[in-house]
Amino acid sequence: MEKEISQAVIRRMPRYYRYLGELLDAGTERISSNDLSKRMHVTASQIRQDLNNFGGFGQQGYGYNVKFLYEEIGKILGLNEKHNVVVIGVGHLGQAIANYSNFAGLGFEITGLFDVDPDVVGKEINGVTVHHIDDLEECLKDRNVDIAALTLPKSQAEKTARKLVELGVKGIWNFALVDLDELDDVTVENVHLSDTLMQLSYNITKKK
Amino acid sequence: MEKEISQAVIRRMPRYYRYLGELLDAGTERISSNDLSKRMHVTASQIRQDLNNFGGFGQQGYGYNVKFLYEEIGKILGLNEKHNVVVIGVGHLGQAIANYSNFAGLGFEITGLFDVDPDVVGKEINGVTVHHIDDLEECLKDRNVDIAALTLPKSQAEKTARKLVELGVKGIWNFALVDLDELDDVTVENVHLSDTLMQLSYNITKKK
DNA sequence: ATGTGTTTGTTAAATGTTTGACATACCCGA
DNA sequence: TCGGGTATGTCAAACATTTAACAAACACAT
Repeated sequence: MEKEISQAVIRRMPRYYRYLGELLDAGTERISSNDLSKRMHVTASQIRQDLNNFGGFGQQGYGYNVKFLYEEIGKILGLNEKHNVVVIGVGHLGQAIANYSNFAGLGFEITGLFDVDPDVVGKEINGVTVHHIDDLEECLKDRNVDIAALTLPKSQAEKTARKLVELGVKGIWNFALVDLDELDDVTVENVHLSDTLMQLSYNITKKK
Repeated sequence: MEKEISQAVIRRMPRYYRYLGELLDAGTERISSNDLSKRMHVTASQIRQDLNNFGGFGQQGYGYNVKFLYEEIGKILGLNEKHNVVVIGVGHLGQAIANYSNFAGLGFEITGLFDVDPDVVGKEINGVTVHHIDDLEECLKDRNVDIAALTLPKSQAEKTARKLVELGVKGIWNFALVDLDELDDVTVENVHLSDTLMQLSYNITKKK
């Protein structure tokens, strides 16, 4: 078995991907770890070390080919394959996610919206109809949905997450204020917005 | 000068705060680092180490008083003071933030909404009227706004952020897809949702 | 009041991450 | 084709974080 790559590295990959995308758009053909380090405000050493976890993408005396590296990082992040995403809980945040067009460009397609609120069920958001959560099983059948965004009250998060796992969902993008790390057979990415706001609050307060 | 506390520790504090809040609601009076570690799935050693960065909140042979510890962590995170927050960019995500009632309970009050879109300006969201961004200076005057949530296209993020800093904003909660780390005189907390989605994608893909 | 058991605060070891250094490989101009 | 310059990949050192271990302090039952 290959050696595990640390999450510290993985957290940085999307950022590399973003900067390389911008370089690509600007028509830049090659970039050295040194130049990239200046743009990104990280050390060149870290960039080389990070990339080398996945293979030798560069060339001595030349640097990295922007297009090639961009695509390779895309593959590493699984962006070469399309991901079908369902959003569970169509409140304001759920709607924001359903409407966020950037995701489509990264290969994430919103293929289903679910809620319990009769005022919301039946509505169409960004071209996708909101279904009742009781229809989850039927709607997901043979649809190859691998990611679910959970934007619902915490009281219902775990129960719903379990059901999603049963239905074959591989990843949960969890916005509910509970930690779902103890679930088996699924990868959870917790996004606790209020936590980041509190971090900001701490860092402001500290400076005073 | 006191020794700097690492961001690794700070990132965990909101989670402690959340668990303690739940214990408090459940009427629990005291908790040991050992019991808490089992609930939170972290080591007891880490809990004690983390808390001791800020002072000795516990007592040997007893553990920690839940209410006291909850309040102390609140103070550490700056939640004892009220924070006025403005949201710049009232798209779907901006509206989601404006409507998210949890923040109020933590001492964050949305006191202003701003956008450039004439279809949005003048609308009222969750009791707050949307103003045109040109009125920013006038609206912020003497209002003691210390946090701005930036939910606007990346092209305008940096320019707007600079203006906000000029107007006295101390913290930027940045949802725009640019890194604003190079700004002076302000604390930035970048929240790149698509980055977390890509991390999730990586972790799913890896397991296959 | 005393002694046993509990649990902290703290030190030191273990582990993980980041940075610096440099040999090696390759580009590119002449 | 050759040689100086450039930039990678990698190794080891420096630094940071996490875990384990334990003495000191206190609670609580008797």
